[in-house]
Order: sequence, then structure tokens, then C-alpha cells
Amino acid sequence: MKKDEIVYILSTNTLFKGLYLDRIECLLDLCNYNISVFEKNSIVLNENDPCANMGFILEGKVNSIKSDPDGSNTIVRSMTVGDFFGEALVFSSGQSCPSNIMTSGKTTILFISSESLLSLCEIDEIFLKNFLRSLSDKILLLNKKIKILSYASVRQKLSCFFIDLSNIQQTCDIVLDMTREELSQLLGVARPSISRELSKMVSSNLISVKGRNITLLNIEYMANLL
Amino acid sequence: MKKDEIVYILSTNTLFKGLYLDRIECLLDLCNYNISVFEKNSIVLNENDPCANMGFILEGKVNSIKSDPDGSNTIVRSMTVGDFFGEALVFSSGQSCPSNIMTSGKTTILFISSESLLSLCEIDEIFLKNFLRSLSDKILLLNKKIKILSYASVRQKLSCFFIDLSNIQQTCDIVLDMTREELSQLLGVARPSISRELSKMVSSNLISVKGRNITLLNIEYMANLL
DNA sequence: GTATTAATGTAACCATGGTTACAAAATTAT
DNA sequence: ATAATTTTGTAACCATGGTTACATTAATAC
Repeated sequence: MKKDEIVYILSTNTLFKGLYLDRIECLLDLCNYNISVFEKNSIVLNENDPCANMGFILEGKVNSIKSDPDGSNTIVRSMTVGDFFGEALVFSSGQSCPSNIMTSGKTTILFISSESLLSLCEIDEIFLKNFLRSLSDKILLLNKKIKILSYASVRQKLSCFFIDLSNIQQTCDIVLDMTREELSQLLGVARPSISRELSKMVSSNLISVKGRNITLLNIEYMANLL
Repeated sequence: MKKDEIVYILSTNTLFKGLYLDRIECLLDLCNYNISVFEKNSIVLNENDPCANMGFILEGKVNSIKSDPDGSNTIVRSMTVGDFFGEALVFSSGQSCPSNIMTSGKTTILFISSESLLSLCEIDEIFLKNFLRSLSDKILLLNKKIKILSYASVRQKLSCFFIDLSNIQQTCDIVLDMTREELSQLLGVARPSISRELSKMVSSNLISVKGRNITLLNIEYMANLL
């Protein structure tokens, strides 16, 4: 893969946002990096492996996979070109990879060492700001997830999720960009329980539902549950 | 409060770890900072306020408080001398304070602006590493919390928690440093449910319990639940 | 178009855990 | 030591939501 292709892909992710292509190339040249190609279904990183590099996906697709005791595997996170992983691991105190990372197709990954990342932070203020913002946003995202998981009832979880979404989309007519199955996993609830509670909320005139389009009819009441 | 007292207090927290006192003083002099004194039960920051400064507690005690819809208040986090807050907020993209921050006694707080923090990161590599480590460790901590909250059964939650603790304490004879009530809040479970499941686990010879001392008798079985 | 697959709604059953209430034990204050 | 307070265990009751199974609808492939 040519260097300008690599640089272009890097420019699409949030860590290099705001940087010109030639600046990115310049920064990359300063780095201790290496590029690895993985076959389909090969293991990039095992659970509990130490993690000294960040990975940037240049080609293909990788999944972060958690093995359940019953033998089944859950995809925790799915990443593709432009995504990166390990940003919270390389600078943590002696922590290791929390899940298996596996390719689901032929995949090219750029690895940058933690020392180099530290240099980038020192050399380029924009990169530093981006890195700090990325970590901070992740913390806020996880906090929001904890908030949702902490609610006792499915109605509370849905209400919280819908209200957040209506704030983001700036309308009471919100559109879900996921299946019910994915929604249920996000909220930590069984899929039929989601459907059941949605029906109840429709009966109670809290919302109306048409496929993935949901209208919030009584935000005040829903907000009072939280 | 004298400057060398301030510097000493800062030296006790993780962001200034590894820095000599005179270096901290030097860094502080470069900062745009201000020191505010709050009376008992005054509000430092309201929920949803924008957050452009980090706060370091120099004196007293502050609580991060979440108001429930039923009118009750939950203390999310309790902070005292040497603790700091807002590290994940100042660099996030347009996010605001997730909870009320209130003093619970006469309190002195040192505020440092986000611009100054950015400067410190650029000037001092140790500070930069500390800041990155602090954010990263928080992410891993939140991930662990999500993992526990995601388990369906109380037995799973307790098993996960106990096994983590036995790794930290390097023994099967673990000691809880909290009440059952606090444990139940941490795991997101009702307090009597904790007691009930502990009893069941004793009956099943998985653990033995004597007050806050718990012995893990069958770690393998417990690990297989996860 | 039809066929195939995936997504969704629904219902019955039942296990888990929340709620409440109270007693016993442990801790702390006086 | 005694009293007061907090922490903890226990039991009965019952609501919530998980499980399973199946029908229906929507989406996609052919």
C-alpha cells in the first residue's frame, strides 16, 4: 500500500482531524511504525496480551470478540477502514487487552508504538488535542452507557435512550439506526422484552412506533422516570 | 493558603506524580489558575454547566450528586483533599457536567483552565504521560464496571467482583473494604439480594463468609460462569 | 416476479431478583 | 456497660423481564 493512501486513510479518523495530508505524512515519518497484513479470521491480539501499540485499520475489517462460557462468541465492537483501537490501552498502567481482536477478512493494520504516539502529542498540538478529546469522549460515552445499564426497568432504559437520541437528532421524531436486536444488546435487555415494552409504551400513549421511526409523545412523563 | 502548601497537595495526586516540588511550582506559575473558597453546602458546578476548568481540591470535601426523580439525592462520588475532577470534561467535544458538584464543608478549590492544562502537557512529558494514563485508566475502570453491570445474575456479578478482587489482593481470602449496602450499589443490585445470593453461594460451597472476610473455595467454577 | 432470509411482534411460562418488613448482630456513642 | 445506631440476614410476596416458540412482516437475493 502506497504511503499517500495510508496518509489519506489516517486523515479520515478523529486523531488526525484538522491536519493537512503533508503534515500527517511528516508526522508518520517520525514514527516507529509497522504495517502487518492478516489473513481472514486470524488473531490480531489475544485477550490479556500486553498492548504496546495502537492499531489503525487500513484495509479490511476486524472484530473485538468476547468468548462466553457457553462457547458462544459475542462481537463487542466491529471496526473497519479508518477505525483504530488500543488508544486507551497503550498509556494505561500495566493493563492488557480486554478481549480478543480478530480479522473477519483480509486486513491490513498500521501499528504505531506508544513512544511514537507520545512524541506526536508533544510535537503537534492538534494531534494532542485530538487524542485528549478522543479519550475524554470515550469516558463520557461509557458513563452514558453505565447510566442506561443502571436503570432497573426496560421502560427507563428506553426512555433514557430515546430522550438522548431526540436531543442529538433535535426532534421528537427520532429514527433508530439499528435493529431491535442491536438495541436490545445496547440496553442489556432481551430482544422480546424490548418489543413488549415498546408495545406497552404505545398503549400508554408515550410513543408511537412505525418500524425504526419513533415519535415521542410525552417526553415530560418519560423524563420524570429518570 | 501558601503556595508551597498548594504545591505539596498537588504532588500527592496522580497527575503530578513523579515531579519534584519545585518543578510543580514552576509549572503552576505558568498556569492560568484561580483559587476559590466555598462555604459548606454551596454549589461548585451545576449539572449541564459547561466545564472549562479542572478542579483540584486543596481543602475540605465535595460530592458529585445526582438528583433522582423521587427527590432523593445519590452521592455518585465523594472527593477530598488531593482529589481532582473535570479531567475528562475539559477536553471533550462540547460536553457539560454530568452531575451537580457540591461542597459538604468549607472547601478550597484550585481551578486550572483547559488551555493551561494543554500547555502543561506540551511542556512536561511526565505530566503528559500522567494525564494520558489517568484518562486511560478511567476508561478501563468504566469498562470493568460495564462488564459487571452487564452480567444477568447476581451470582455472576459477585463472582466477577470477587475474582477481580482476589487478583488484586493476590489471595483467595479476600477482604471487602465496604458495607453490603455499598457493594450492592456498586453491582447495581438490591441489598437483600446480595445477602440472599451470598447465602446460596455458601450453601453451594463456592465461598465462605465471615463478615467482610470472604474465602473463595471454587474459583474455577465461578470463573466458568463468566 | 418468487424464494429465501432476516427482523419483528406476540404470547405463555417461569426464574430471578426487587420490595418490604422485621429480627439479630455488630458497631459506635455516651 | 448501656444505649443508640447501623449493618446484616432472612423470609414472604410478587413484579419484571428472560426464555422459548411461533407467526408475521420486511428486506434481500435470485
